[in-house]
Amino acid sequence: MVSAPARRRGPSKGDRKQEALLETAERLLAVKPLAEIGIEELAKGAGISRSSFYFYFESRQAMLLALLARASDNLITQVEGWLEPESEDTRASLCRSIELAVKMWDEHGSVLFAAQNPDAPAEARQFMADLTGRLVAATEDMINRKRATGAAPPGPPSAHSLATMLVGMTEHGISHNNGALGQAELVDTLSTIWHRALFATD
Amino acid sequence: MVSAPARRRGPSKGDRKQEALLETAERLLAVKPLAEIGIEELAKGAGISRSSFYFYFESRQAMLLALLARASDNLITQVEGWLEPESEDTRASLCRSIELAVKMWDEHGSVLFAAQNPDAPAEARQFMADLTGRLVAATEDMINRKRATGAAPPGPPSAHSLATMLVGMTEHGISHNNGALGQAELVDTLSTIWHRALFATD
DNA sequence: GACAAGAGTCAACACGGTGTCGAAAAAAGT
DNA sequence: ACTTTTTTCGACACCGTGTTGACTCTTGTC
Repeated sequence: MVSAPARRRGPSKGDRKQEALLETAERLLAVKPLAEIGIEELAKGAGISRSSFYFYFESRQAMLLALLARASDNLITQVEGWLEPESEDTRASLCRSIELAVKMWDEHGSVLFAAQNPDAPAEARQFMADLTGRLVAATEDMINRKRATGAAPPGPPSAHSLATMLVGMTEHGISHNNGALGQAELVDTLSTIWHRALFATD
Repeated sequence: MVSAPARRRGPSKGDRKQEALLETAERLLAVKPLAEIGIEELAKGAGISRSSFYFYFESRQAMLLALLARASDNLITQVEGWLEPESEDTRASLCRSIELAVKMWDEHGSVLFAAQNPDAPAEARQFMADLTGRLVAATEDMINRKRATGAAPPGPPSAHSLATMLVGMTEHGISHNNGALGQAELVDTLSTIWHRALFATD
């Protein structure tokens, strides 16, 4: 009776069903690749019929894009913090950044993994390329600053190629480490390699 | 007419058709992922009907396994040369090994790339895991030898985690470098990172 | 050079998953 | 209450896969 009428800003039924589909998808992606997930399965997980799925998404691929869009804000915010505060001790700063990358993967790994699958739609792969590109660009800037102050030796290798390989190693190391290495060892190994690659003179 | 009769070891017609299928597959894999290659397409490429394909292979996945088996000998031979001759100058030796990896990729890249796709059959992924495992093991041994002689500083990071990350970086760097970096720069960057990661003291 | 045996071929079929359509039910405004 | 818009779903068309069984072509043998 006291039901607050006020703003009817409740998400409509459709919004909730769409969200249920996305959550089901994310749950299933943690277990098997996108190509092995049937529309039926998705629909059942959200309590609707198979053909109703198409009311919400054009295809399985389109749903992946929606999943990426949903994660995007969070992801981009975190990427902005990547390597920024360089005032502090260098080694600890590297650890923090790599831990941030691990965290990003913990939160969105299954979606990101699906998006980098070779037969994901081009837009999804572009999204991943952009994300990686931001990381590389930030790393490149950091290297150039360190080199300018003499803290890091000059190239070759160029800041760009160094950044590309280190970011690639980090993404690969994190996403393909299936419990083989403990998280602490993983972070430690990666940050050691980063540190040596950036600051060691041969 | 001097056609040496001797051994009638000519590959039977079927053998030739099977080979034609494998070659068609390899050619197509260079262009698009396995999942996007239809049986029809493969069959047409070998000049047979779609249903004849199944005389040769149980499925597209089974054909991928045959493709791997075909590359396997060559691949394993090359892996055995990986990091072996450690007598010479360290830096040049690293370059040689990485160039070898680039060469392996040039020769078999499209098949290896398909085999590491998440929805490739488990056996294909196992093959890739084995191959990577061999590379990691060889690297690990090399690190341990260098550490034993004092040429490289002791861990942490452990030889194993270091080897895992470096090999991973190399595979990733090579397989995802789509002409972005020239081959010389790629090899140079990778070998610099290897060298610093292995021999630099922090 | 005829003839079996087996190697290779393919049209026709069954099946399973995708995506579309239009009619009907449910929800939301007025 | 009744109109509009949102949501649902059964029925259908379509496409690619994999199977079957009858056929033809090779290949070796006497």
